[in-house]
Amino acid sequence: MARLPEYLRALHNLAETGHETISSEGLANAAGVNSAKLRKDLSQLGSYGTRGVGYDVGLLIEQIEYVLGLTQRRAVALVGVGNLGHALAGYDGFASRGFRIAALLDADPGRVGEEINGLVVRHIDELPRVAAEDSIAIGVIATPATAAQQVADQLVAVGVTSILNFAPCVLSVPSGVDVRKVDLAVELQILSFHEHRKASQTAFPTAGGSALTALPGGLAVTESQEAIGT
Amino acid sequence: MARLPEYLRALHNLAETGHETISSEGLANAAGVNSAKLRKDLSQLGSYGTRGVGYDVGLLIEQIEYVLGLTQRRAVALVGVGNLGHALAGYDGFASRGFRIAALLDADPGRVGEEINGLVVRHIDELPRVAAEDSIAIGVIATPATAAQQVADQLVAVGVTSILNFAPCVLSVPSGVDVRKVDLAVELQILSFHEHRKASQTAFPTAGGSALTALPGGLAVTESQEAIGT
DNA sequence: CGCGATTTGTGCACGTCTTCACAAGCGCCT
DNA sequence: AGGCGCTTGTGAAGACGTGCACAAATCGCG
Repeated sequence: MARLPEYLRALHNLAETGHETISSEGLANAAGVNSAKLRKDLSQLGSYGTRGVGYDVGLLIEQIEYVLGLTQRRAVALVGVGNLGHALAGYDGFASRGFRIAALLDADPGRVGEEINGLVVRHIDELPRVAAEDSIAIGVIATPATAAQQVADQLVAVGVTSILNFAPCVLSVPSGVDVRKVDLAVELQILSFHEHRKASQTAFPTAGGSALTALPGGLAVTESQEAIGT
Repeated sequence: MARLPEYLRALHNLAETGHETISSEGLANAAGVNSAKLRKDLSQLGSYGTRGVGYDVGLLIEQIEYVLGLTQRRAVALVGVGNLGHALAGYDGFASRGFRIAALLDADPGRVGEEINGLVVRHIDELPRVAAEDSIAIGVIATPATAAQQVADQLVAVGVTSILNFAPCVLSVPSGVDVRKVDLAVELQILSFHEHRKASQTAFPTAGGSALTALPGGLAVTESQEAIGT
């Protein structure tokens, strides 16, 4: 399930705050999901809690990390050291959650040689050598859209079977290769859509945008991920 | 629907390459989805194609942009100008797709005053003033997780009703406020999960292949856990 | 030792999303 | 004008995910 990483993060938080066990209700709250859903996920995962008590935080972390394949620290190759690539290379959230950026690659000779966070940018043509040094299974594409497909092909050619694509384009890869896409502008556009919907539903704003109306719904601690009716 | 931005991107690509019309099959291909799904999405959207011909690219772009609320250029406030925030501030994909970063904010006085991409970083306490200058409806949180909730509260307080959260934590917001979350590490963990699954499905790569043994029916992932006490 | 409080695991029903398959409509060619 | 091929729009069926509600299980306490 795609929610396991979220559970894992919440569990790490709980572990740091000294919790030994956690109920499904509590964990579901911390992860922002329904408790029944969480229990179903965890049961399907094969991991066992104790009725009347809850889940052992440490044990559950181990279980989830095993299922996610985080017991081994995976090496990641990051291609494209532009604006976004730079940030990703310096993002400490990767290292702290089981990933090691093993190589930075770029096609621009002007960027080759630059050092970021202790890693030197190498030319994309060195990808085969890089892949031979470290066993790279995951590639991150942070190039412009025009270069993304070519980079993906090169990654696949050296044995990469999972790709995280930040370029705004669809990649075609052989079956057996997983691609996940993150498009930052798309996320904003989805929010814009909701904005537009909200604005259309209410009466026309007579003048300006005075945000005085305090929404009589109240301040419930609800996570909003509402569906989209027509 | 959350797929409209993807269609829109594909349509822009098609428009640039000179296409006047496009069939659902072709557009579905370019967007990486099923053609029936695409047709259903577009029909629900109310937009009309022409049977026997396809969809008018230009018209469809207009329609989708209207539905997404991109006819007006929305102002975005970006909070947290660290590693990731820096990249987001410099990301041209926002401007090119209908968004305008109206303000950069940070709590660290050491960062206030810095100029990025023609914008000066201001202190988070100036948020009310910033919101008054531009009508800000969307906020982007690129702060550490510890500060995210507080920032979210501040954003909501000044009338922001849509938040894009890059911090690895769940935000609780009043109903009526939409939150989308992007966690880069989570994406990698999902890929890692697939990697692990792929590695478990095949036989252990002992040497030289001989991966004929396909583990008849047995999903080796689950440990047998019976016979505990009693 | 037994009872009550608590919490997990899960059967079931429901709504949503996806996909197939096909009728209806449109343009082009003869 | 008429037929033919192509494409959209949509009904229906199936897969999937979600949430409720409750039985089973466990712990603590008297």
